[in-house]
Amino acid sequence: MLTNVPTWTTDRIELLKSHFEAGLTCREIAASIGVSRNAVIGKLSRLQLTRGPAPAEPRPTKAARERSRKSIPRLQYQVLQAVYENAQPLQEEPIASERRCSLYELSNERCRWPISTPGAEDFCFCGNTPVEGMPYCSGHTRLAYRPGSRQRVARG
DNA sequence: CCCTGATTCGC
DNA sequence: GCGAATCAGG
Repeated sequence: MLTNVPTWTTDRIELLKSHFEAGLTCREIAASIGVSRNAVIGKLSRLQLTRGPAPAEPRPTKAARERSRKSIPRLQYQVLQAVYENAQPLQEEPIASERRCSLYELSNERCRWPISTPGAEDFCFCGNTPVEGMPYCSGHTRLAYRPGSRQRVARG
């Protein structure tokens, strides 16, 4: 295959446009033209053909993202410090959920303890590794079965 | 995990 | 200009 044949011949661009306007997904368009999905998306992008307007705030560049990765915690830290300053030693219980996950990602290997409020934008699950035979990680297993912590929800 | 569209950046 | 890699969102 030496050809200088460009990927995007005029007729392919025709197909691209018509399929796009027909509402086909990029994967479907890609399949029918015989190129990768990314190729289709890339071309559409270059043609300024997108379905929705791009996100209001464009993503910072990869470089910028990595650069600015450091400074946010200060505010959060101050807020948290204020919150905890007057707090009682409730329990020794900040259960760390380092692998919070979405509903889609729940499995037998992820703690199913819900975090935040169902339906809320930040709703997710703990995601920690559960204890053997339990739906929850060790911390949330203890919490789940502690009398009074959740008005005996877990009773028979 | 599956998927989608969108963007970046080396080629 | 191209599109794989990556990101963001469901």
